[in-house]
This record gives sequence, C-alpha cells and structure tokens, in this order.
Amino acid sequence: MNTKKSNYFDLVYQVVREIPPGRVCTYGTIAHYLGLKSGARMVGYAMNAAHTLPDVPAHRVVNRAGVLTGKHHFATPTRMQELLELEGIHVEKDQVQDFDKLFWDPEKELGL
DNA sequence: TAGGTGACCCGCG
DNA sequence: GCGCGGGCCACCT
Repeated sequence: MNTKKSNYFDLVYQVVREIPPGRVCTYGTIAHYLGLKSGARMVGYAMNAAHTLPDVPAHRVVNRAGVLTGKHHFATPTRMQELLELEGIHVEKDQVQDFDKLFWDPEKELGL
C-alpha cells in the first residue's frame, strides 16, 4: 500500500469506484460527501492522479453542469464521451444528456 | 525555496 | 434573472 500518498485522494477514488455503470457524479458532490471543504477543485486534482489507477472511472465524474470538463485530460479528448456512451449514457457536445436523472448521489445511494 | 496552476463552486453586482 | 470574478487547498515545475 502507499504510505506517503494523500489519503483523501484514495477516498475520492473509493467514491468514484462506487459509482455504478450508467451513472454519473459531480466533483462538488463527492467533495461534500467526503467533507472536503477544500472545494471541488481538489477532487479534480484527485481525478488527474486517477490516471495512475485502472479502476477509477473518472469518465463518470463530471462538473456541476454535467459537462465533460476533464475529457481533455483523458488519453484522447473523445475517450471520455466514448466511455460514457458505452455505459449507455447519451452525451452530446461534451454534455451529458438526462444528467439530472443519471446523477448518482453517494449520500443517498450509499445511504448516508 | 517559492510561485503558479488547476477535470470547480458560490456569491455578488 | 443573468453574468462575471474571486477563492479555496494541494500538487507540480
């Protein structure tokens, strides 16, 4: 196990990994769920490091507007959208359709 | 060592 | 009601 890695990073990965297929979550929600008063920005940073982990579906994490803000950080700018479509999520112009319905709230789904 | 950036969000004008 | 700017903390160079 890692020893000098920020634990809160792993916490973000844990929540992201808990996101079921065909569902999406937001940075602010994860930050609030973990209690990261640091802000959703830190969650985005964790996603950047998520590239080191194979089981971190960062493509299921989008911003408050349901826009694939971080798609540009994937292997390819279209990788994120492709992955979401494979999950059955309709994405148009880098924007998640029915995002309001596909939204997955950990505090509710996990049963806080 | 120090400075700047960043996959964002909220508040104010 | 809408638009724009600032702010928060941690990682990177």
